[in-house]
Amino acid sequence: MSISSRFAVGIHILTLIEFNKDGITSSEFLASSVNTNPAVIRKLMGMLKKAGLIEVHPGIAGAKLTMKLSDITLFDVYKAVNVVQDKELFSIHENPQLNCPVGRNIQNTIEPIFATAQGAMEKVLKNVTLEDVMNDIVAGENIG
Amino acid sequence: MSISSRFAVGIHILTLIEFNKDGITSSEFLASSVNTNPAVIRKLMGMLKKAGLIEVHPGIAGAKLTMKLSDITLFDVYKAVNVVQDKELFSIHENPQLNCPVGRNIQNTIEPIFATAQGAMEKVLKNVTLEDVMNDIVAGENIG
DNA sequence: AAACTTGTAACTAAATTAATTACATGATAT
DNA sequence: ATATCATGTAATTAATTTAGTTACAAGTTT
Ligand code: FES
Ligand code: FES
Repeated sequence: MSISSRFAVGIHILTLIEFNKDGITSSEFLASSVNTNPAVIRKLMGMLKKAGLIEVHPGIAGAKLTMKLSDITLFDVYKAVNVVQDKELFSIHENPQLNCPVGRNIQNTIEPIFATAQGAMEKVLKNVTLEDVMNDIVAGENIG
Repeated sequence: MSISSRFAVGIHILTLIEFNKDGITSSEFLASSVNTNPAVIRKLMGMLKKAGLIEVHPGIAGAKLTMKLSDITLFDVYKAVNVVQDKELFSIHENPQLNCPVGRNIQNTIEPIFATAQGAMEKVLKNVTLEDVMNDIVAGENIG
C-alpha cells in the first residue's frame, strides 16, 4: 500500500501559494494547477490551516503561508495532512496465540524495529524544507 | 494508510518455522499460532517460497527454511510478501497542470526525496536479521 | 442584492486488505 | 487402491481507505 497523495498535493499547495505570493491563491486556482476538484483542495487547506501552516478565511479568496518556506519541513506537511499515524506505518497482526512462545513475544519484538524504520524515513522528511523544494523547482525551470 | 500486516505475519511464520524446526510446521499449525485462516498462511507461504526463503512441497506437510536465520533480513521478508513496491511508498498526484511552473516540476523534485525517505526506512530493515528477532523472542521468554 | 469564496457534509466508485469457503492436485499409510 | 491429509489456488465477502463529485450553508465584497 502507498501513502496517500495528500502528502504530495499538500507540498504542491504550499509551494504554489508561495510561488503565487503576489497574487490570490484560491482553491479553484490550486485545483486547476493540481488538476483535481476544488473541494479536495479545500479539505486539504483545512488540514494545513489547522496545523498552522497557512492562513485562510471564510469568504475571503486566497491562502497565505504563516511561515517562511525555510521554516516548514516536509515532515510538518506530512503530519498536517495526516497520512501516517505515529508508530503505525506498519500494521501488526492482532491477537496472536499467547500459548505460543513466538505469538506472545512477536509484537514486543517487532514494534521497536518498525518504529525505528518509520523514524528513519521521517527523519529524511525533517531534513528537507519547502525552501529546498522551491529551489529545486526554480532550478528545473531554468535548466529544463 | 498502513503497510499490510503480511509483513508482520511473514516474520512470524519464518520465526515459528525455525522455532519448531524439529517438528512439522504445517499451514494449520501456523494459522493457529498467528490466529488466522490456514488459506491466508498458505498464500503467504507461496510468496515466501517464491522468494526462495522456504521450502514447501504440495501434499507434504510442513515448511522448512532454506537459509540460516542470520542470512535472512527483514528486508528480504518485506520484499517477499510484496507490501511496498520500489519507489512507491509515497503516492504522487498524477497529471499536474504542465502550464504551471510548480506543476511541471513538482514530480521531478519530489520523487528523489521520497525515494531517499523510503530507502532510509528500508535500510533499517536490511540491518535486522531473523536471528536478531529470534534472540529477542528468546530473551522475552526468559525475562517476561 | 448579486457574485464569489471558504467550509463541510453526503455520496460514489475504485482499490486493497484479510477472512472465508471450496476444491483440485499431490503424497502417504494402512 | 483408497482413504486421509496437505499444499496450491481461485472465488467471494465485508471493511476500510482513497479521491472525486455534488451540493449547500455561511462569510465577504462590490
Ligand atoms: S503466534 Fe505469531 S508466532 Fe506463534
Ligand atoms: S503546483 Fe502542482 S500543478 Fe502547479
